[in-house]
Amino acid sequence: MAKLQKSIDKRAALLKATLCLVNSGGIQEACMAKVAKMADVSPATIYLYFENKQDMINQLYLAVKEEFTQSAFEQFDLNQPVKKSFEQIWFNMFVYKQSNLEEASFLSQCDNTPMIDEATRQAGLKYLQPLFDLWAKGQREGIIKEFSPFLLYAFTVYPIAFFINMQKSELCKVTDQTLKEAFQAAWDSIKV
Amino acid sequence: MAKLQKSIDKRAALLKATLCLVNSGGIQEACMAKVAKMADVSPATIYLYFENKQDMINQLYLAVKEEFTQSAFEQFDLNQPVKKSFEQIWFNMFVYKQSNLEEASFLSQCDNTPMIDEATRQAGLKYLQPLFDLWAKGQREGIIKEFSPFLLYAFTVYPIAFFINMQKSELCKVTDQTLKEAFQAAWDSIKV
Amino acid sequence: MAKLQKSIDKRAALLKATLCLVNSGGIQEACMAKVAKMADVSPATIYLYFENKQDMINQLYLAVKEEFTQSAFEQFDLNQPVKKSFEQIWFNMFVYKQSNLEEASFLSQCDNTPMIDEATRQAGLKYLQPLFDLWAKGQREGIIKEFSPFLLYAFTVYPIAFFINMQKSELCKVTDQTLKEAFQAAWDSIKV
Amino acid sequence: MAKLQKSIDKRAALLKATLCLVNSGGIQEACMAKVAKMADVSPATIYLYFENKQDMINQLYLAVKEEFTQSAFEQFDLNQPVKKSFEQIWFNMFVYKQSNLEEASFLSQCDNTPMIDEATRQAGLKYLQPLFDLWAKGQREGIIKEFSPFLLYAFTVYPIAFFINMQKSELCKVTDQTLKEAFQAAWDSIKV
DNA sequence: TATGAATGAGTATTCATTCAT
DNA sequence: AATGAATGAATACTCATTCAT
Repeated sequence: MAKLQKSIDKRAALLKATLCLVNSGGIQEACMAKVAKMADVSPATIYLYFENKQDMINQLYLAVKEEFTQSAFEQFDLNQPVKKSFEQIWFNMFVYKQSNLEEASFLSQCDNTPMIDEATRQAGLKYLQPLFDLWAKGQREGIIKEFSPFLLYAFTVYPIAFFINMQKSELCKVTDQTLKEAFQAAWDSIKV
Repeated sequence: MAKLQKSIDKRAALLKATLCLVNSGGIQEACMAKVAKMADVSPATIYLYFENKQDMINQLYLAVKEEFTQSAFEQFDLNQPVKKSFEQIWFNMFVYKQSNLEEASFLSQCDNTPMIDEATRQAGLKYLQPLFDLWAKGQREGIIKEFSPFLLYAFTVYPIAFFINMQKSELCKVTDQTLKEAFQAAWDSIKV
Repeated sequence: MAKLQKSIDKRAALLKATLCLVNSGGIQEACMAKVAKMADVSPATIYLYFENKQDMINQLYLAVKEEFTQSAFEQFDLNQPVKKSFEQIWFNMFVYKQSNLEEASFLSQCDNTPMIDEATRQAGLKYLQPLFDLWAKGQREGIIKEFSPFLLYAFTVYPIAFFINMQKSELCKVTDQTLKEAFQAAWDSIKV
Repeated sequence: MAKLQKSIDKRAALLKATLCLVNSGGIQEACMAKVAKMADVSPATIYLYFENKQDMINQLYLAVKEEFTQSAFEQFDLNQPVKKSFEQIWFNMFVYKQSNLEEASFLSQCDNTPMIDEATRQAGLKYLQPLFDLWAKGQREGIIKEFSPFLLYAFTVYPIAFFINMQKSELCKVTDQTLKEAFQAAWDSIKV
């Protein structure tokens, strides 16, 4: 049991280290030696947990994506009104990214980079199914525009990443006010 | 004269090669040897045109950003109604990205990656000034929501990149219909 | 134990290879690839033992300097008469250089070249302390001229290098006779 | 005439630049591009004046050696007493090196480095003939020890370089007093 | 005579991965 | 399971030299 836990910890430490390094300098900054050192492990050990670097990145992507969506769909209840549900998810997403800047930044890189296998990318999309289902429900109720879910995603969730990046450059601070405004823009763009 | 032209051509060929390689495999795929070979030039020649790799990437970024915004603001006339102007710019942007997938993909990587110097990134922002001015005018006229221009950008322009990326994965085809829908979403998100 | 020994051997082989190459064609002949090949090791392996080329050269310098001075001060006994002691040290130095032409030639390069860090050079000087102490004693006894130890060094030890170099060009052979003469010149220059 | 002068000037500028660069960072610092830039000339132009880099270094060596010895034998009169003559030459040499630190440092590098062709090195030796003749005269007169001229050189002239180098490290200042002392050491080492 | 542009071969250094222990 | 040492191939960059003008 203790042994298993130690294994899990090491894997987690490796993923965390990779996240941190990719974040600070892109994928080329995350060389195996640095990842190993940061995780307090020998470089050779990495290969006990992952097939190779690409595999490690892929697994990291899925892990973060899963954590992100789990957080997004926390307390999600399909019986609530669509707007209410959407609002909750949207804010959950925002709060997650705001509180987990590293993870947010990493996801943003992955989504705009040939860093991740196409297959893995597709797998990541699946986590969003509940949101797509919600939109479908909203469309049936005539509340949400009859657009492709990708389009809806592009105008509601994707913009969140832009903010998070903006804050890094200190060009733009997110306050309660801007947060409300952002949600309003998101909702206006897809509501009927 | 012929010499100067040859120089300009070589520089352009190098930038094009870099664009292509970064696009296909991220910054690490664009190694100097490959860039040189693709531009049909010796690796040493690169350093006649650029200080180093980072400088080459930065210059490429600025060049593409400039071409993109020039295309976006073509025939831009501040005397037209705000919505009309915005529509024109938005469609110009979309068409540019749709017709220049390589450039679009590259810009998307740059905007979400520590690939570009912060200073260069800021310089790139300046090209958007006319759009920011237009929004300011729209706000004075009570047509556009009183949000930060970055927020407006996040919900109107930034989502375009998502589409372009989507198409690559063939999950989503852009038709005239979806294009209209996308613009509607963009406009709805920021109009009062 | 075997592992440690192997490590020590490799480091020694690298230093020896560097010595040999620097000697034959200056620092630029000692490129990492050649050093590696001569030490029968991969270029990457060098960096397990040394931080970089400069560090390798510095460490080589200190190692050789230490070996040289250890050989010089072998059986050194401060209780013997000053001249006797000096004679012993001087001959030890000569014999060392004569029997270790590679090392001698290398030290001579280092002492007249911006090849070595200033800090390392200073560190190398410390090894000569016993000789400086001996001279101080001789000065207190009124046997040695009251000159700066650097001056004494310049006229007694430094000239040895000139011979060694001369022999390489075959302009000058060192016999027992010339050896005696050389020591006489050295002693005459500093004795009261 | 003006053209010839311009040519001479360029050659001199190239030699001066090489001297300066070799001096500051060894032969590898003196790359053709830097030499050219420092001499305000195109890299290609260097090859109009010198066959290649080695040839340029060789010619520089001979030029400096010639200037040095010309300065050393200035006002040299074989009819003066041997000691007087030697003193004059020795001080001339010292003053030259003290006043031309760049040249001194360069010669010191050349004399202890495989930087210079063996043939060129031998050619450089010829410039010292008057000094060797003086010593021969002194030996005939029973004033100078019957040693090989190389040995005499090693203990009188060669040590000068050590001082000049010492001063650079600021470990040792040369005053009128030390200068006198140094000459005394030199003379004592070779006088009968 | 003089050059700026061009380059092939080379330089120090790094990296993902493997292997003996 | 875990590792430190080892490495071949690659990486960004440099350099002495050439050539068309």
